[in-house]
Amino acid sequence: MDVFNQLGELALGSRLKRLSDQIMRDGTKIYRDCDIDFEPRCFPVFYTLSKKSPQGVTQMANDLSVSHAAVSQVVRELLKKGLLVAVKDKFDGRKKLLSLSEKGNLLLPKIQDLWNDIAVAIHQMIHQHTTNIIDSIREVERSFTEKSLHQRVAVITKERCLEKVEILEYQKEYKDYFKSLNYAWITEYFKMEEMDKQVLANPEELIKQGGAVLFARINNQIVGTCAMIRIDEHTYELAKMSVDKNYQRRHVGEKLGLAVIEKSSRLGARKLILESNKKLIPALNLYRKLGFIPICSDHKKSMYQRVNISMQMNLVS
Amino acid sequence: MDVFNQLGELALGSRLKRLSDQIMRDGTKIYRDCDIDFEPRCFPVFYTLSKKSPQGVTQMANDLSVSHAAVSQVVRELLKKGLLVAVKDKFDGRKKLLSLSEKGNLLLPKIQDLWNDIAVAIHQMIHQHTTNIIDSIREVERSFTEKSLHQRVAVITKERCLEKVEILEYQKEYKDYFKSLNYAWITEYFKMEEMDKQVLANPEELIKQGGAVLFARINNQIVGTCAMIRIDEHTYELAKMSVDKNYQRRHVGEKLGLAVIEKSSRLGARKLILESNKKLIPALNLYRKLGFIPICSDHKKSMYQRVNISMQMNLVS
DNA sequence: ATTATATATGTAAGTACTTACGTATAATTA
DNA sequence: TAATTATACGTAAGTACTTACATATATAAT
Repeated sequence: MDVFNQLGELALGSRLKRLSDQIMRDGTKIYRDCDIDFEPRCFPVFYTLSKKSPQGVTQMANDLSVSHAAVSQVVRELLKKGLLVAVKDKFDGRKKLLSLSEKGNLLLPKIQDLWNDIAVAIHQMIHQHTTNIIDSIREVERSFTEKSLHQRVAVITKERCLEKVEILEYQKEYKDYFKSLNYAWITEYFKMEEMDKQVLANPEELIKQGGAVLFARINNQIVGTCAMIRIDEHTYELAKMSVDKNYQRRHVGEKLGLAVIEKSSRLGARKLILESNKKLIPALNLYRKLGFIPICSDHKKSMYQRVNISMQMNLVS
Repeated sequence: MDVFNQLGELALGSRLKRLSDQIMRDGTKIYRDCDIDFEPRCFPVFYTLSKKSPQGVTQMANDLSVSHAAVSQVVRELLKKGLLVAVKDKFDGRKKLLSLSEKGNLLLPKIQDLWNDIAVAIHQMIHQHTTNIIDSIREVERSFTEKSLHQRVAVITKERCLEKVEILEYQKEYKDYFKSLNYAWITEYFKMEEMDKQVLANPEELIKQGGAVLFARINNQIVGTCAMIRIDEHTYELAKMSVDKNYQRRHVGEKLGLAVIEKSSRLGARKLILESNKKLIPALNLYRKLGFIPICSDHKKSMYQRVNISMQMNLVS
């Protein structure tokens, strides 16, 4: 079982490292298989020089976005192997101009064929997938260039310390949020059903029947909502809970859930029920955290097609 | 300028390493910012134990898909910091059962909040993108589990040594390949135009007018095609070149191009021209490699909307 | 012209993995 | 039961980066 698959986004760094380590190790084997005395880590420098030479250490380091020290070490290795030659720049005595040596140029066609094989292997693999990892990496790189992860986290930590999630009762101005927030997740994972349209269009109806519609507000912005439906005197249903994508994982759903628990107990509820779908892992985790436990139930009786799990919790107040 | 962006798939390993290194470095800063004495590399182990304990070294190493040595070293570090406690397994004296210490449990809520912030930051970033890097990584990981990169490359290298690209003249049985191969790239990058439909439906017409339609075959499979259109006695146009995605980067296009050059010179051509689009970088590189050079031309006169570059080469036979 | 600052490169030490090997314990086999 | 094999864990050495500092040369400032 792979912990990282549960962790999802949080383990991005460790996961990238694990994958790149693996590829690098395979690279070593690939060169050895072909009896080419070459290490994967030398690839960026050697390739760069095969395309354009001479070049200096710093120049390559910039192009490759690694430290000059890394390039310097690789260059030392390649010089030792005799694959490069170095001459001092006539016009700038600090610079060391590097190019492929005769031996390096001799190696080139053989190694290029192999690079091509590797590219083909990766190409074939990638194009079997529905998503393109190169594009993904490019996007992540660009995002990190715009604003580092460090800065991004700093902003969020600060926000977390400042922000208060406020839970608010239904008001006419919030009506559209109830619709749009729910519309988002329903259409993402399922499709809108007749019942959805009815409920989302008439939140007041739920309240009239003794239920409630709550909203979560952060920094004066509505970021989540949740309905509490009255089933009978002692039973309420939690439904239509949804949180804005950009505010997920910030315990907004938890606060909405707790508010429903609190409010329903106050109204005399002994039991809280809900219906959901097993696909919605984070939601189910939240329900479990709140105290709900799965129960057997005939899901054909549900008003919604997507329902394939029912949960309940007993309120002992 | 970033060399890796040109390199594309070949530099996957180096690129993943660069990105993961960057994230790890940011991780260090993030913990330091919050005055938490914790290193990113300890995260997988500490997290695993916070979810389920006690656990042994080997067990965690398997779950995390890293070597037991790596886990052992992290555990030593965490024991030194007093965040873990170790007890010998009663039933198996070889095992060392690890759990969070009191100090570790005390750190947990604070560090979990931070982990949450990190998850939020990455979540927000990822959901701005059109592609999801987590999904991409998962797919690549799965592919590599099925068959390592090393094995994949070995197969391709072997194929390369065995396979011969054969260039064949038009035959009726190949007609559909001419259509489908071209349809693939046109619809991927552009959209089908009236002229495309006409030409792809009637390859015989090109031949009748003194041109040719060639096909590339590898291991008895048609994997590429290319048309040679007669413009006048001394001028031919190279057009509708396309290669199956799974056979790209294997010099199939090059062989087709060389065949067109050879055939047209034999028919008395003095000039070969072509029209293309600047988006098609690999194609343009191929054309340049074959000897074509960009020329000025009025692209509004072209029969195709997508044309924004013209090239030609003089044949001196 | 002299001094201060910036840039190009090298090297040492640190980091976080790996592989390789050693030791202790458990499980299997003769 | 004794010997063999397998497993759990630790440690040393290797790898490929990094940061930090040192040195030499070029450019800018006084």
